[in-house]
Formats: sequence, C-alpha cells, structure tokens
Amino acid sequence: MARSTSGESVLTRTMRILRAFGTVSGSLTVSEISRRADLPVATAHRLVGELVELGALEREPDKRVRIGYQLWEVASRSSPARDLSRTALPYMEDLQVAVREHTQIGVLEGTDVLYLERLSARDAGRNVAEIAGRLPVHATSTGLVLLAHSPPELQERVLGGELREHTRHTVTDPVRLRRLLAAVRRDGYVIASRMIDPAAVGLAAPVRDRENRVVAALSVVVPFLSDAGPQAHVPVLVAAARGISRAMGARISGEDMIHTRGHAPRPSA
Amino acid sequence: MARSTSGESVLTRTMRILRAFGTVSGSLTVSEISRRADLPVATAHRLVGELVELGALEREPDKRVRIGYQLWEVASRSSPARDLSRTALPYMEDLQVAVREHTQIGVLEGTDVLYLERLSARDAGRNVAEIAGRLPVHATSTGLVLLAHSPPELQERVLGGELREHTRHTVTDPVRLRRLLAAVRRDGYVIASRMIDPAAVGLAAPVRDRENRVVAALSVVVPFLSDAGPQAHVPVLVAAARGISRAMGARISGEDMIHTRGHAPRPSA
DNA sequence: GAAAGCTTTCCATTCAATGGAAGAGGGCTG
DNA sequence: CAGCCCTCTTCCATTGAATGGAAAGCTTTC
Repeated sequence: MARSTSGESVLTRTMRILRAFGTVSGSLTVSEISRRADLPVATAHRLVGELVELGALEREPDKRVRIGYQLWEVASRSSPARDLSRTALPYMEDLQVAVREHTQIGVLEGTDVLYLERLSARDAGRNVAEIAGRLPVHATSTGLVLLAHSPPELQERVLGGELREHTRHTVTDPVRLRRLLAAVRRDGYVIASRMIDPAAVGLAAPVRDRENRVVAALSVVVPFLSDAGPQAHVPVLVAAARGISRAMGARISGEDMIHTRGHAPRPSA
Repeated sequence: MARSTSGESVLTRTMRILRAFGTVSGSLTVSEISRRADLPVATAHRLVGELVELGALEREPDKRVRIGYQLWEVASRSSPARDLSRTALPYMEDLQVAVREHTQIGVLEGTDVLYLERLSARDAGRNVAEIAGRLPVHATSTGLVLLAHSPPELQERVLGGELREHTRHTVTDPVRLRRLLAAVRRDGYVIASRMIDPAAVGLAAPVRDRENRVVAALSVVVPFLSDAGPQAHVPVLVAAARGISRAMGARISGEDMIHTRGHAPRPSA
C-alpha cells in the first residue's frame, strides 16, 4: 500500500496520533505529532487532515491541532467510565461531606491506576491524582486495592517489574508487597501512608460489579499528620464503597462482612 | 482496495463505528454496530477487532463491545472540554452555592449545544441537559447565548432550518428569534423561560476566551414558579461567567460593563 | 536575507483493506 | 430434536486507498 512499507494499519497509526496528545494537555502542531507518533510528516499531515474532516480532531486558528469535541463526546457519552462515575458520584459526595478531603475513584488500566472521577474540598490537602490521569499501581491506595483483586498474571507482572520508589515509604520489595496485597484482600481496605507523596495518606476500598468482580476502587486522600489519624476514615470509606457496589448490582454480604466485622482492623501499610 | 468498492477511507468507517455508540450508553454487539454504522458484518468485525486490539474499544466477557478506557482517557485528558471545565468548575461551584440549582457550561457543536460540565444540587429541580449531551440551540438559554455570538452563516443556517417547538414557549418564528438574539447580545445574558421543559427556566451568560471570542455559555436552570423569580439570579450568573472569562485570559471591561450596568435589565424571553 | 522549521501538495508504487461466502455456535420454537 | 434465525468468525482473491520521499510554499527567527 505504500512505497516503502512499514506494515502498519491505518488504525495503529491513528491511535499513535491520538496518544501523542496523551502526554500534553493542549494542542500540537503537525510536525510535533509526526515526531511523537513516529510517522513521516506527509503521513501525519494526511491523517490529521482526515481526522479533522471527521471531527475527531480540531484545527485551531493558528493551525495547531487538538482533540475534537466529537471524540470527547463519543468517549464520554458511552464509556464505562460514565456508568461508574454516575453511580459513584452521589456516594462520593456523601463521603466527601463526611471526610472533607479528596475523594476519588479509579480503575485498573494495564499496570496503572486510571482515575475516573475526583471530588476535592476547597481547603483539602495536596493530591497527585487527576481525572483521566494515571498513577502506578504499587504506590497508591487505589492501585493496591485493584492489584490485590486482579488476576494472578497481572500481579506477577507488576511484582516482577520495576517497583519505583516514589518516597521512602513506597513498598518496593516484592515479598512485602505480596504480603500487603494479601492483607488488602483480608481487610477489605488499605491505608497507603505517604507512598507516593510524603505529605499524603491514601485510603481505598474495592467497588464490585454485578458479578461481584472488583472493577474499581474508591479512595480518600488525607494530609499526613500522624499514623493514628487516617484510621478514623475507614468505616465511612468502606460503607461508601459498598454503597456504590450495591448500586452497581453487586450482592454484598456474608464473606465481605465477616472481614470488616470479624477481624480487628489493622493498618495494612 | 476492496472487492466491490465503497470508496471510503478506513477512518470514515471507524468514526461511523464510534458514533454508533453515541446514541446508546453502554455496549453493542458487532452486528448492531454493523447495522448502525451501515457496514458489512465482516468489515465491522475486522475493524472492531483491531480497535479492541488497540484499546480504543473493549470487549466485555459476553463479546459485547464498548468504548475503551484508553479512548476515554485520551479524549478527556487533552480535550478543549477539559481546559474549560477545569477553569470553570470553581466558579460553577460558587454559583451553585449561591443559586442552589443546576449549573452547567456548554459549547456550540454544529447546530447543537454540547454540555461539558454540570453541577446539580441535591434537591434541585428537573434538568434535561446532561454532560456530553446535546440540546437544540434555539430552545435552550445556553444555546441562545452561543447562537447570538456565533458567525452569521451559522445563525442563518439555524434560522432557516427547522425550529422545533418543544413547548408552547419555544421561539420558532425566525423573526422573533432574530430579535431575541439581538437582545441577548445587548443584555449580555438571556432568560429562556420554559422553552424546552415547561417546568424549567434557563438563564445563561457568555464565557469568552483570550481573544474575547465567546467560546462557551454558563447557565443556571431553575424551576418555573413565576416569571418574576429567575431575574434575581442574573447578577451572580453574569459575575460567574465574567470570572471564568477572566480566568481564561479575556480582557473584560468597558463595552460589556455598559450593557449590564447601563441598561435596565429586561427579560429577554 | 537566509536559514531553519513548519505546512502542504504531488504522484508512482503496492500491499493493507475489502466483503461475499461459508462454517461454527447459540438460542428459541413447534 | 430438527429446523430456523441470528450472531460471530475465518477465508482469500481482488484492487484501489494509503503511502512517503521529494519539493515547493509559508512563517518565524536571528
């Protein structure tokens, strides 16, 4: 199909173009796109032109290119993110009112946490997570919950891969991490203290779907003051996560209840 | 490229596939997609497969297909929607606190209003607008503001097209609509009473960008009680819209001020 | 004013994309 | 349980849509 072939489909190239926007928030020139997506300028130019024509991208007056409203519309209107967000938001608001800190919900995407929604109090502390942003799975409360309930292959992949030390408190030892994950499963929540930001503590609990699979994690981020503080938020957080799960059609009861009731809660991190 | 050619690019077909999801919120089967996108099953099957491979779509356990997290991520992370939402949210929250009703921000997309963000009070009245949802430009306060400040060609296209009568109060007469638009430009806001929902009144004001172009409209939706009520919300609304504009880099002053100060405010609808 | 970097067009080349056909599987009905 | 209907999936001969190097215009910078 091409003069000197590269053996790629149009769609592969197109996704590379779209992903080129992933790292910046804003607009790109065609040449920037061609470099980021590793495509010949001519090809980038042609594909961008076509995408603009179709409304997936938009051209600014100065010829720079950005993601188009239509792509946003399609993606927002019928993504799984929307279902989850919609169901979760009221519970997040309640949680928010109770805790007065950052509240967020995230899912597992590859070996990252992808944050779908976030509410922040006006005067809340710092929080590195952003909506549609990614963070590593081993260094966030949300990630630990998701990893703990993910298929073994993925857990092995993460445990075997690089476990970057974001702060002194990040768990980078596979053995300790494995124990931590077991604790998360047992306790039904996790407290990740200062693992990605030395000034913040994350608490997270699993959210389940109709088939009782863990599809997301609800979390609260509070400023680090002492190791004693965050514990107090566990009951509201777990209750909110259960509320969302129930609203998603999960049949929550028995097994789960035993853990949070029967065991004396203990810090997992 | 094909046995019997249809003369379309891959991207055109792909966009049709993506748009097939626009009308439903949830998942589709391949056959449904092939029908909605008007593509041969084999083609739909192949393209869907490739899109799944690339992470743009996702396959549910039961083989149904939905928009993938990656597409949502790309679209949310660097869409113009995000910039606007991010800038606007704090002001919307303030407005929300003051008015205790629905607050929303929308842009012009084709001949529709596309709503980017929305905040609702717990006990707020009904509101037909949804995030990532569309509503007709002539029957919503947001739409009227956007239309009033849009290029003449577009105005003519809307005025010449079908002006659907959603309620008894929808302005469907091109002449009256033209006058209404002039009033919107003069007043710097609009009150659209019961135009799309007989139980609701919308108020909207323009949001401008760095080049002082109207890029969005901020609006508040309150329940209809009497024609006197909504008027009271105009000052806060206009102030919030100006706040957003200023935060976007617009140089607001003189001309605009005269309108809202000098003229006695009068109902535009 | 010319160098550097960007966008845009051109077009001969060629392989990725096409879609009808047919098989496999699942579910409902009489 | 056979027959029907609908869906998903694979196959493959065919061919025109997609390709990218080259070169011409533009715009910006120094």
